[in-house]
Amino acid sequence: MTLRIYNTMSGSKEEFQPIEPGKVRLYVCGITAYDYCHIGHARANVVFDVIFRYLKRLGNEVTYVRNFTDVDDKIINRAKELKIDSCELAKRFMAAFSEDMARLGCESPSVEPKATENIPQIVAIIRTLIDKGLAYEADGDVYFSIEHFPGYLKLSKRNMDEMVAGARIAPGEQKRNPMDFALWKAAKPGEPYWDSPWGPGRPGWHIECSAMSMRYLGSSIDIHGGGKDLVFPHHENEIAQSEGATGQPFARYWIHNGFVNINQEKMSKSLGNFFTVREVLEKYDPEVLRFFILSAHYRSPIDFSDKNLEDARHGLTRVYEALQALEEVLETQAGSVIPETELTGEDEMIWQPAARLEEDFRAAMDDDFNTAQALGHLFEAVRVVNRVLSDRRFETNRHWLKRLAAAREGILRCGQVLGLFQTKPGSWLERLKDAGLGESGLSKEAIEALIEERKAARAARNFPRADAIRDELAAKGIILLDSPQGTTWKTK
RNA sequence: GGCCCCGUCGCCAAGUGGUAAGGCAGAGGUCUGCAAAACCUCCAUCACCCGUUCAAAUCGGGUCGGGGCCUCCA
Repeated sequence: MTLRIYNTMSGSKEEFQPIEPGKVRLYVCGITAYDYCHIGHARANVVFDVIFRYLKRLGNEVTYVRNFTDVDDKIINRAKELKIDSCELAKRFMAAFSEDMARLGCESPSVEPKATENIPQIVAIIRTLIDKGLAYEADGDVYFSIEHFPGYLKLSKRNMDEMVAGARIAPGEQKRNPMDFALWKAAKPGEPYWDSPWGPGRPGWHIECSAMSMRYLGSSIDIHGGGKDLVFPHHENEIAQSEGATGQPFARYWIHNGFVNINQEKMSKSLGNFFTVREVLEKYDPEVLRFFILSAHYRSPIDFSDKNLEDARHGLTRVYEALQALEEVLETQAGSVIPETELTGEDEMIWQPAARLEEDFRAAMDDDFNTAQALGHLFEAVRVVNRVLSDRRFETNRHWLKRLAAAREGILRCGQVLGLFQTKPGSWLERLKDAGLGESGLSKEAIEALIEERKAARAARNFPRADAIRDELAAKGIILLDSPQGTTWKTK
């Protein structure tokens, strides 16, 4: 089995072969730090977090670089509005981003470089480009000359004539060709600047990624990723700059994730219909959001809505409840003395989906990181586990306990790649309960008191009263669960 | 206008030539004083049309519908 990845450059799935076997160089475009990140950022970063984890699971040594853009027009403008230092502003939102990503269960990349800490590297590349005749200086600005780079538009597959016809030169720009783009921007009064051979200024929009990718990963890397919207012009320009400067292929595989829609419409800053990760996490458990993101293939659009998030919560709960039941049985049965016999052929058939889980999971992930299908396999395994758990056949044949323990391991191992199911089931379920409690307007104490009252009513066989209590709580979203050990509750 | 993507059960979502995974919701059953959970059973022929093929949701052509990029954006 080999990993196949959809490469935007070729427009098809290709077998993944890193430049150096066993090592993967991965670069993903990070955020511009001028605002809290939204669920589109959440999706992109969760998707690449899973890719990072899976590549490691496959035995690769992965260097994952994700940059921060900490100097840029948007940052400068926002800082001006807020009357604070642009550097401070960037720092604040970089910290917020890291917090959000941690809550979403994303691992830290190997390196998280900042544009402002790579100015010498940026200047060096620009200088090379000028020397090679691929860039020119004009009034303190430096522009990349696209007509001298033959491969331009090979990633986005656009038509140059059409593009040129539609392009405009903004006031104050000194471009020779409307499609040329800035590598270096001269500083206006009051703007942050760095000294350069062309005078004080700051890097253009795309050059930082070329510089940081080359600095940390070398001139050719394996995977370069980002959102679909970065294909043009950002990634196209990165290719032009990088390959123009080094003469080497910049990246072998280009991976782009799809958008998050709100009510079937693209979520975007300009439309103003975006939710920040923070807002969403006030209402939903971070793992629910993560599960929701992974329930679709990374290239498909996903539609964000309360209904979809609630469905995701129910699905995730199903897994955690199975995991908890599994844990309980495994603990209580650990010391019991029961016979152990081989499973029959029929038993093996029943057990199949669980036995094959890791193999199926891998096949799904190998197929362009198909997390939706991988989750399907996980649920198949969960059903088998529940089945074995409910008919209690493990009480007569110890062999089943071993199988259950193995299934638990398998589910957790797969979950680890997805960054799911890693919380202790009991505490996750408890957390969910606490969150649901907020909506009911009830306190734990009030619920416990009603449970006590109902217990007494039941003991007196006053079932009408007992049922009235059940109904009353149910109306507020609290569900009572009777068991031989007593009554517990959970939220709907 | 150019380039690109999508249309699969009530909702979400896999499947991209060999006869439709999974989740949520729903119906019936087992369990329960009643419930819940869980389990069992049931629940789609893949927008439409025309082709290619022994065989198509999957390939080609067309129609209708939806969306994206081309300007900052994950």
